Amino acid sequence: MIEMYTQKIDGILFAIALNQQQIITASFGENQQTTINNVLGNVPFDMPFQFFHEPSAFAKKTFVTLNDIYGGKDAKNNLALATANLPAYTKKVLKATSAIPIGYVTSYGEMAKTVGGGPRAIGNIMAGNPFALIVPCHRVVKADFTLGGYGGGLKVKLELLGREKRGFSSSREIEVDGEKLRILPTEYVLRKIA
DNA sequence: TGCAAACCATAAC
DNA sequence: GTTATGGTTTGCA
Repeated sequence: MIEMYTQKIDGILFAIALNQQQIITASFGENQQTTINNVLGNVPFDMPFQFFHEPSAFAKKTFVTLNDIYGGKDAKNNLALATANLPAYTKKVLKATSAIPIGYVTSYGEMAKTVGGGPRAIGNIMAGNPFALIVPCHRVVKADFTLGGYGGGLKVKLELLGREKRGFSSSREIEVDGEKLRILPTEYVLRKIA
């Protein structure tokens, strides 16, 4: 049985689907319509599910983390994600995305260089990210530091990045699965937009 | 700047 | 199997 929960915090609605141990999908938005739809769309078609009003402990913890990330806090989350039935390449991309620390961004192209494949394939996977906020797909932008797209709307993507700036001034490299990924200060994006 | 072509894993037929 | 689809990138005028 899949458990679904919603919670409204500061005017924004978070929705999640959980099994006992893992997060199946998470979404957020300003209205029920899109938020709930997103969650439903990512729940396996043949699985029974039920909405719950009172959040379980796991659900509470998840909501707190979501709200922290949304608020630009460096929420160290070790939430268990249900990635098992996702395609291998998708898993790889989501994992690399999760490795981007707060205060930095990278581009679709850089990600492609790191995990293989092409920039557009990366974009496709970001667009379908089942774990909104938890996998920080908002930290992936275009090579010229314009925003690219965002499921939750470009305005939100920009707001998130605005809260995440940490004053870093130069690019650096991190390692994911033994491959190098080039990351750049969030400021580069903010400056470009301004 | 702006446009066209190359790019590449997925999902949908 | 094949085709269509992008949250892209690059090159060239």
